Amino acid sequence: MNDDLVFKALGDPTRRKLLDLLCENNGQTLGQLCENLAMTRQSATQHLDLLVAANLVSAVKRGREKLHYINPVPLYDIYARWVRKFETQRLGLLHDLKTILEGDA
Amino acid sequence: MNDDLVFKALGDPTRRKLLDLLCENNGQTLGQLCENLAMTRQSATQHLDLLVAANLVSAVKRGREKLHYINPVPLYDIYARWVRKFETQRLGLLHDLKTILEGDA
DNA sequence: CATTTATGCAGGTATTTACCTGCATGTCAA
DNA sequence: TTGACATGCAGGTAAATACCTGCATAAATG
Repeated sequence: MNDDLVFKALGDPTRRKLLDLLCENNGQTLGQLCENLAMTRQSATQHLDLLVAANLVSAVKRGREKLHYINPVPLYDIYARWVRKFETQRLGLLHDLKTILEGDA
Repeated sequence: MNDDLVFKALGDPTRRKLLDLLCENNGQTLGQLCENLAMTRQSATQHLDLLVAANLVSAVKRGREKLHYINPVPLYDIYARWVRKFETQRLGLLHDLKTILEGDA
């Protein structure tokens, strides 16, 4: 997994919306996804390409259509390798913050 | 919390490195953080400003120094409101993927 | 007070990004 | 085969981004 591709992909509201749309209804075509976005099909394609590059979405051709499926694994990896790292120190970090903000340091 | 600010902040490797540095040693000054970055102090400041705007870091002035502290809460929120959403559907989504990639659909 | 040190602020530039238009390709169905 | 439909591909532009240099300010130190 490429951390940077995943974070970059998640760093845009349109792409997060695409993931939301696929979460509601997995396996949608490009056309279906575009109906819920205020942009051209070509722009949406570029966003989807980034999601595919980050391995957050897999695309499969079926006839003249292209179906899109979420891959939840990179999201879990982000959590496991990144969020949890801070999570384990959460109480300590929060204590630091509270202390310094109260001017006790 | 502003989802977009947090995701945007995390979408840059320099800013993730800043969080890592603070995770190793919380409460560092701007100067200390810069020693571990291959860029000018001014550039690092801009990155830190984004982290502060996203509420991922809190900065406190102490004399002529400025101390930086991690705030782990937005990261946890990202997990709670976003990663977990897909997590609950993970097995189903993975099944979709496997099925379609095997050409059974 | 003068000097050093830590940071703030005001710009300027090159790259990346997010969008677009226009045209080409491939598939289905009459 | 022909027309309609779904997508691919090749650019072009405006805005955002990530850097930088140069100078200003404020605090500690002699």
